[in-house]
Amino acid sequence: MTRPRTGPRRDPEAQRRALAAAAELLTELGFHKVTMERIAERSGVAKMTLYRWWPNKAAIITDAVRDTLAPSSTPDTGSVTTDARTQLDALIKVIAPYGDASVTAAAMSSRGEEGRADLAGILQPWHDSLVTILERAQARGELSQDFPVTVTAHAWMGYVVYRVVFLQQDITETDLTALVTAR
Amino acid sequence: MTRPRTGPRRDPEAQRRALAAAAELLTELGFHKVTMERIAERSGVAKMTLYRWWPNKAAIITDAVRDTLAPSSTPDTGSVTTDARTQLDALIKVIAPYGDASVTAAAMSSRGEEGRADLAGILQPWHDSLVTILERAQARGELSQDFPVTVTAHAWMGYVVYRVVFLQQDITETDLTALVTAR
DNA sequence: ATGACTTGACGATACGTCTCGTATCGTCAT
DNA sequence: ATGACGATACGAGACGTATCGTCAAGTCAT
Repeated sequence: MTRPRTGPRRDPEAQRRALAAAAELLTELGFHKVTMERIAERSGVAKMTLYRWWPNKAAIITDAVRDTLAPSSTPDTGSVTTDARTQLDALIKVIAPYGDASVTAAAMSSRGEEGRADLAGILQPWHDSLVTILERAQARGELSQDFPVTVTAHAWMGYVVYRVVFLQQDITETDLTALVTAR
Repeated sequence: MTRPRTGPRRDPEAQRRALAAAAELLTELGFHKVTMERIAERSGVAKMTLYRWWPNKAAIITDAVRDTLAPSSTPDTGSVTTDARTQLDALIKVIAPYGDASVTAAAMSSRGEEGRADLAGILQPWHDSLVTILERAQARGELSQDFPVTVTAHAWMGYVVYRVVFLQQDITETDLTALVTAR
């Protein structure tokens, strides 16, 4: 009955190609013009196979952008304004090409649908990174103990997301400096 | 050849019913489950007639929420923290039921798509209102002349939009107070 | 004034298209 | 022999278009 395990295994190379194709198409076309058929065509992976690995379109898109959207590290120069500006600058550069995808992924989450948690999850590391920067500044006395760390981190995240993703505006260095200086 | 103008006029009552139905369905179902057919059914206006008045779904949704989402006035108590908190509180209450619709509308506006719902346009009056509050404070000397008005207004807007629409979180009074106080 | 006429907005309905997601089947490497 | 893969057909839902008959609102002739 239970023969050990024979037959072919799933092909990780196909998965890699599918994710690469999804990420490419995403920056080229934007979320809503990326279709499962186009991903299949570009990657050479059959559409059916895509659905064998990911339950729906939101899932494969999320997987495709997760790596690219993760912060690489948290700067620690000893100056909160420098660190914050550096990190926010990195965030802007990273999400700008995917702004459309991010907001659309969020959109797919409407009313208890799954997918929203994905966006929050993807941006969470950036929020955490900003919190770390602020808490280090608190620890070394650069900020007071009752400084509103979480609110400030949310405001910074919100500023970037609002302008880049919602308003689709560029953010100048001057703006960014004013943002992290105005405390 | 050119007879002045005869025949029936467009029915503003039908338009009113269509917009009301769209707004209702939006809060009940969220953007992506509102269909033109459902709006037609609920309002008693034929789908074809909807397309005679609005070019696409985004347009009718935008029209439907524009009024509800507009700020009624700009508070002016003489205290920038009070005014800002009041106004941001009003913004939160207004967009919370439409959070889903807003983010979806934003999604539709990306990549020069035609089905573009003008989210930026709808939120602009709120931004302007915050700018007014800050400039009044500057005028009466409560804020310095080089205070970054626009950046602050964007950060406040971003904070609300990010938490309410993206993360779908509630915002406490404490958070709001910390936001407008931390300057 | 009155009654026939013309215009065009509306409702109903059938389509065409696109895309998601499912079902089925033969092939072929392990 | 197993089962992952590619190819293909298919069903469902939604957007947006096309077409047609109806009917009310004005217009014009008498």
